[in-house]
Amino acid sequence: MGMSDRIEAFILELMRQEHEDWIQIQRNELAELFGCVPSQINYVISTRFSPDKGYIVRSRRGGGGCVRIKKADQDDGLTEKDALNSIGKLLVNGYITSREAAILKLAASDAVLGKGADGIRARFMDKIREVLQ
Amino acid sequence: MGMSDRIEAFILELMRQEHEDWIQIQRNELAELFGCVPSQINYVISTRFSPDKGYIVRSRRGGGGCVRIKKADQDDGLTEKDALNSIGKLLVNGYITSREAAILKLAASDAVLGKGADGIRARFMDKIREVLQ
DNA sequence: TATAATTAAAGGTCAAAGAAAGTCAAAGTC
DNA sequence: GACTTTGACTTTCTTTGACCTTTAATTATA
Repeated sequence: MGMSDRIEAFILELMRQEHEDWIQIQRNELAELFGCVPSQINYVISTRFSPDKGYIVRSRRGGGGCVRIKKADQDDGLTEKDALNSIGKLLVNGYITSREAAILKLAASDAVLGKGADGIRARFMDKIREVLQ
Repeated sequence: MGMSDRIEAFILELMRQEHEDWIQIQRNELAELFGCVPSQINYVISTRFSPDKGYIVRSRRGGGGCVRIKKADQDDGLTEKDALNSIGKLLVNGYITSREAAILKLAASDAVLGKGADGIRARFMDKIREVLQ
């Protein structure tokens, strides 16, 4: 388990413990804690907490600056269009076969899901993404 | 008993001992342990732990990289009936909502999958189960 | 006392170096 | 002839560091 994985785990643990929406860290402080260079924190954030993976990141520079991370609100839901788009990305990036993509598209369709589709879809795609790393 | 056989045996033994789903190795480390060239590990994996033989392999390159191997739950495919049964269990055990179950049932149906359904279904259910731990 | 200028304290970017794992074909064994 | 072993080369992911930008805090000035 490399440095980046440990930092990721640390942040995830923070999220589990914090009951606030946003968790907040200080880049330099965290780098110090893990004995790494500050930009490694950026690396972890961009590879593990990307919008792609369902996270929203905000930061502020200057004195008392910080980085805040939040799991994208799943209550917002996901439209059919957005879901199809996501599935398309999974396909072109080789995470799934075209057959699997077809299954997911169907499973994520309004036709199947009916009322409340957006919420279900968001949870569904979230889980699918987890599976595929 | 050649090198590859001994490496295979070693990995199988790991699987017997580990109670986790996935066993995890480091290619270079293992090669060192057996005094062989790293690519021999790939050879063993591709000949003895292929999807064909019912294994799923994931790996990551770069610092702290690793190879993870897991025995697929169903290697011979899954009939529609068995899939519905599995989904039913996930539902009564509270791993999924009834709505999610409906999606899965549909996604796993012969009607959707057509030819080769059993194999697809096995992979699909395997992944779903991974998601839900 | 406001306000402008300066300084210091964050965080951001990017590219190079390093660390795994993957590929493929040639050579070796049985 | 099929299966193994080996090694040179490739690809991917991680770590590091030098340099950049933004903003809060502080100090100087009108």
